[in-house]
Amino acid sequence: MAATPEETHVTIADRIFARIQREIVEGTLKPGSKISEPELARAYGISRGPLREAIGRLEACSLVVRKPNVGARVVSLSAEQLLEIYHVREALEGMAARLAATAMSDAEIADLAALLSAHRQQVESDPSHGYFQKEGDLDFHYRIVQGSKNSRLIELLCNDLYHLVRLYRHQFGVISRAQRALVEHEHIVAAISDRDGEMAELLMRHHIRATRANAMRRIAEREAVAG
Amino acid sequence: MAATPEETHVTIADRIFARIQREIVEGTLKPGSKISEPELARAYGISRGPLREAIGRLEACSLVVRKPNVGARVVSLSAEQLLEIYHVREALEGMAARLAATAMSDAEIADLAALLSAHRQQVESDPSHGYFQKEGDLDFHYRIVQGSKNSRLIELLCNDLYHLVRLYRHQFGVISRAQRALVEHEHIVAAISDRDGEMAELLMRHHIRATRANAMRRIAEREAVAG
DNA sequence: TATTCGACTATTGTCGACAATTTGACGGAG
DNA sequence: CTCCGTCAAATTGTCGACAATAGTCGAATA
Repeated sequence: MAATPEETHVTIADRIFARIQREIVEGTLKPGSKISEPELARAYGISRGPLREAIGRLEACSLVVRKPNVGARVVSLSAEQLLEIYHVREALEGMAARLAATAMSDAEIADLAALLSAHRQQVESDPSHGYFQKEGDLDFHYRIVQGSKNSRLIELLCNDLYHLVRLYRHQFGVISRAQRALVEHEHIVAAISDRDGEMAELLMRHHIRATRANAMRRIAEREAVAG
Repeated sequence: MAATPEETHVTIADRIFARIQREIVEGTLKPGSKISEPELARAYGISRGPLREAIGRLEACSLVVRKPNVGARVVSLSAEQLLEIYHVREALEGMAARLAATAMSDAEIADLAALLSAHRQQVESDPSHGYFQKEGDLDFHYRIVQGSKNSRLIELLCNDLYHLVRLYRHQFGVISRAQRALVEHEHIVAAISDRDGEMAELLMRHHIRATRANAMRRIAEREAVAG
């Protein structure tokens, strides 16, 4: 699905926002680097007006931080903040799974199961490379959230937090819990198929907590090496 | 250089943002009404530049909705969206209560208990007026969230969602569950005092779910009368 | 030589004007 | 009388320029 939303007249600020967002998430604009308004305006061949609006939206997504009269920088991600995000994800995605268990249609659940099936094939065909979690994992979570049919949940997670998560992955590297994560995903889908919202929430929260614990260990190792 | 008494240099956009936010939340700017840029710019005696930035931030808080080439309107609040927000609050504030149980200091917990004590006195001295929930209730929830010490949770709830909730209250009226809500608050604080995060989360979620159910009944009555 | 003060430069914040688009109205045709 | 196309007014999106602030570099002095 190519991302070309052409419903209404797309404004320059929209294009620039999407572009910078992509460049931040993909690492072209590195964390901590300065966002110079004149420089970027010249580079993109636009004025500072739309650029400033785009930066404002980036700030709302927490992808950049801005200090008055100083400027904006690509967000630099501390381990503490990453762990905080996992707590938010645990709460929000747990609720999403609960709601999805009653809100998703049978067809959507079937689609989701098919996605997991593909993931499993990929893992079994290439066990060493370990579940190309770089997008596959987020794809799964993305669909659960969409399945909740709760527009605020969808916006919070899909439009804001997931971009941050992707940025973190580029900085900290993939978490690599391939097999276990896949199994947990399958259990969550099973609960949703059973229309068991309570169980779906419990499993999703357990899943995210496990991922968080894994990240914590990773960070501890990393800092042990660094220190 | 030594810490300025107030925040660092406050920009026009900051002032205008705070002002419009207050006017929306307090009902001076009514839901659904148009935000005319030239008109407001004239009224506030500023240019459209900072005003547009303020509107952008309002949009990020979901206090206004903006359509390209059409303009911005104060958000008009549907019953469905209100119920969606309660689901988000249940998830987020449940997590906040869980974290607060381990993150709050003894002094903070004592302060919180004192706040509730004052609330109880107020309720008992004036049982008819019913727990001036207009701010007292949010005050309680606000402190729990602050107590979680999770900056992202704090920002999501205190900077964004609670303003929306206050706006809803002005439109739909106060929920009026005074006595029961107060008792539930006291139970939550008791769990936090016991450092029982699991219990604090359960109680908070139950509390918010009950408030949500109450709102649902209110809305049903309201629509029954209207239809 | 180190330090502090002061001017300078570059960047951000703000402003007014121009261009593009939507909305509403007016008039004419069916 | 209704419907549709055209037009005009107003509003939003965009631009370039001006003003204010922060950080830097250099010079003068102890």
